[in-house]
Amino acid sequence: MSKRQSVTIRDVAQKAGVGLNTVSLTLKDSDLVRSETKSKVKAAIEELGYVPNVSARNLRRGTVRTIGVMIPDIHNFHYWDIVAGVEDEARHHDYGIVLSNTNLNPQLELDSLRGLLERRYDGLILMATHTHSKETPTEVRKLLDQGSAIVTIGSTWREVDKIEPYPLEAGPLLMQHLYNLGHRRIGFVLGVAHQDLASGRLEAYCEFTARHNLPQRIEYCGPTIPDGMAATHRLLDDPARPTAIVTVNDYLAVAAMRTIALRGLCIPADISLAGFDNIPLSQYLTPALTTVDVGGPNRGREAVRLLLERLKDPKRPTQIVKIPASLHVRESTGPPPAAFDSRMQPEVPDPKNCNSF
Amino acid sequence: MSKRQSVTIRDVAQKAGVGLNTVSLTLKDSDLVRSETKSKVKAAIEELGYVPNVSARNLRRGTVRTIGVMIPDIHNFHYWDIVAGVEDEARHHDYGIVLSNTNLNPQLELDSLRGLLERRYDGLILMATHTHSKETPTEVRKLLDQGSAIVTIGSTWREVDKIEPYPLEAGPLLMQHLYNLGHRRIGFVLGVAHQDLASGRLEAYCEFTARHNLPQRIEYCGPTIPDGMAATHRLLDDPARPTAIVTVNDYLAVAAMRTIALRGLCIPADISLAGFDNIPLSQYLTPALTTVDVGGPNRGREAVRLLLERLKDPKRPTQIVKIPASLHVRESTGPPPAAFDSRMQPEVPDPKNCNSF
DNA sequence: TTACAGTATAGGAACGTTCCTATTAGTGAA
DNA sequence: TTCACTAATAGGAACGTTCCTATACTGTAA
Repeated sequence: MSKRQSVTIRDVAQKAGVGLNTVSLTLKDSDLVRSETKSKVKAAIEELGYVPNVSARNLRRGTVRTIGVMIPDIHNFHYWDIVAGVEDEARHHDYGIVLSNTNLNPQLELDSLRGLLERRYDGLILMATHTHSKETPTEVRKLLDQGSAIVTIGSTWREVDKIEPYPLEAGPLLMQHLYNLGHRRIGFVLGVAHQDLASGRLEAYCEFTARHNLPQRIEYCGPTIPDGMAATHRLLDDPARPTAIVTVNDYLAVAAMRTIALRGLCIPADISLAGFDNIPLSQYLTPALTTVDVGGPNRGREAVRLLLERLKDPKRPTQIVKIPASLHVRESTGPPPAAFDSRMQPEVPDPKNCNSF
Repeated sequence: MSKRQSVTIRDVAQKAGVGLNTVSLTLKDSDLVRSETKSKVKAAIEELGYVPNVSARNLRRGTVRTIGVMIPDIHNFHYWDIVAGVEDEARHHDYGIVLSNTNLNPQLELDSLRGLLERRYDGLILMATHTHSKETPTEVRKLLDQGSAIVTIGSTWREVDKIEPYPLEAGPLLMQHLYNLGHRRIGFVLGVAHQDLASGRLEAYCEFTARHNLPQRIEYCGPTIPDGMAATHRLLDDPARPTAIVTVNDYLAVAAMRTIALRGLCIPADISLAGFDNIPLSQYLTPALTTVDVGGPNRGREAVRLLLERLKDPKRPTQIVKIPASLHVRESTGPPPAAFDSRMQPEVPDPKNCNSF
């Protein structure tokens, strides 16, 4: 394909014997043009194989009909779930999406933000960043003040359009479920790239354990499966081994599940396991995972809606859209081992009874 | 953010007291400009907070430095693996990527192709389409003849740049592995949106079974987990139940694994299971999945390289890059049950012996 | 002094649209 | 016939770059 476009709107106009404007109006099916003229133009378009150049259009319009999506970790299934929602909703509004995987690298995040200034996309949906606090980071603040459209999913920033699970207490719901089953020693695997990232889920855990006077057992780790496995191993090594483990997301629950199996323990007979996100995979694991649904694709869809409204009216007050969260009890949680005694736990349980290899 | 850009290259030129060209040259760090002048310009850029407008640049340059990526199924982990590779390699060459999830919808695929003509992206990487045959579809053919840059991953089309696993016989390798373990009744779950889609893998199965005079047992199904589960159920219902199941990809192996567990069977004691792709998840499943690695992220990376070379030289002959495939034997495959007799198999095995719930 | 390279910079055309401002043709009323 | 008014279309400016060409400047040689 040559650098220069072979057939432009001028060629069409000439061929159809009309002005530029008439072609432009025909393209957007305006009723300022007589339908007779329109079909003449359309015939010319067809015959010449004319296709509008988006760069030119974008430049002139001052808008690119594209949404940037910043993903912190391309390996975590939950983010794809969100992206799927974004993609779907964006398409319905005739917007494209540009993906930006940052791996929580601050430089890549700044590059992403820059895309907004470069008019690479009209708005940006960002999921989580390396900077995490109640205060909106200055770079983002500056953009917002300039009128940029930014929607965040699961941030705690102030004065930003955002998507939030509702109730935030879906976390406590999960804790309550474990508590009702009889669990009193509940470990938490907090595997995120930045410690404050999952603060809501952590807070739910802390708040619940404090209120019910349960021991707190938090293992911090990175966001990868090996990280999660190491953290789980540490939890299982504890003399007062937890009877239930909660992971900060379903992705790491996979790590926990694998680790527990490698140790020859059974879920939920020996230990219960639960996560957050309800990624599509979780129901197909064996055992199927008990988890908290936070509305994956819906978060993406709502983020797009929020963004488009913001683009329409840059002056509107910031909005928070709450997505209902719900507990899905499946096979991975059950009552703690009846006669469990931390001082008497079998060091090497017989794998034959449980895992099949 | 207003429709008009607040500060343009003109403002910078004025502020720095230089011409437009000088600013433009400074931006690309050309050595045609005295370094003294450069720093003057850079100061002006800094002070005014100037950011170049990509649409204008794209229009003028006739190139958008963006690669379109067409994903057939956003839920299949393997494609994300590829996307991760594409994303990474593209970034290194300062290219962005635009994602297009088609769900194998023909209309959406055509839209994707159209993006090429609209100059939305300079080139397109496509993974699989609803049209699948040895012949390149006419729409694609037309684009290629016009000089469009298109790279395919895993297609069988002629005269297209493409990424291919090598040896194609990685499929036979897997079959050989099962055969060596003693399996003689090997079922195949072919869950793809279009029947011809995984023709290579299917052929490997057919060829091997024919050569060794083994019964062929293929279950066709759709590409989703429930589809895969249904297909697996059908295989397991067979009076002459296979002693090993191969799924067309690891994604559906998850479905098979779940189904086998639900039937109370053990992997690999009762039945062996293997897949293709070596998605990152597969090693963390329990049991860890035996699979054929086809170089996930590498396929993406190589596709980008191929695309960039094509863009540099539209006239070069079409290339095929072969990515080495390799068998990864893990826990999900083992010898068939020793005393297995299809007429005597237990209808309802005791789940206690195997799966933990 | 003039001519001549060679370098550094300036200025304007072009990219292909969209949008604004005419202009034309057609109609009806004065 | 003139004027006002509307409907339909034409034409050109503008969007913000990049790239090409022209010019100004410097130093050297005749």
